[in-house]
Amino acid sequence: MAEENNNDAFIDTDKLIFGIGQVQQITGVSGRQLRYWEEQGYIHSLSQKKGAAREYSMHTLFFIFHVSRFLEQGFTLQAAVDKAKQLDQQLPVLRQFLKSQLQGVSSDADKSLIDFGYLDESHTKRVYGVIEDGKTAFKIEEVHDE
DNA sequence: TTTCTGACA
DNA sequence: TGTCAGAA
Repeated sequence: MAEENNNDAFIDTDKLIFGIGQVQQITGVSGRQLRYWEEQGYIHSLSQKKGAAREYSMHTLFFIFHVSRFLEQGFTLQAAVDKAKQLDQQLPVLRQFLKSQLQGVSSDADKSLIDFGYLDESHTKRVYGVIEDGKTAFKIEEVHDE
């Protein structure tokens, strides 16, 4: 049996494991904080046995990173965790939408174009996301030929 | 050397 | 939360 991969056709990110030292370097969150957050039930390390070294999944690493970002923005730990959880719920939705809707991306020196495909079943208009001068916008173009 | 737990000028 | 101790 082929191994299942939640990220089809790419490396299985769930198998990327990080030690507490690595998490500290990557996220900037101290080991003291990580142990405290775990003690409070805000985060979980893989198989946390008695005095064994903690290991974190990449998903948890991202979660920790998001929490620290919200803390920096002035949120309390509890609020930061709640917002990080909200983000965790939103990301899969965004990923699913983009995966099915994204038709292609092109870019040149001054602008990037994201092709989101047809506006609707009539196939008369096409939707694009535009990035230019650091600003983003949508653009809808009439489609003449198929 | 790194991480763990517990404690607190 | 930082930091130090004593152990693994």
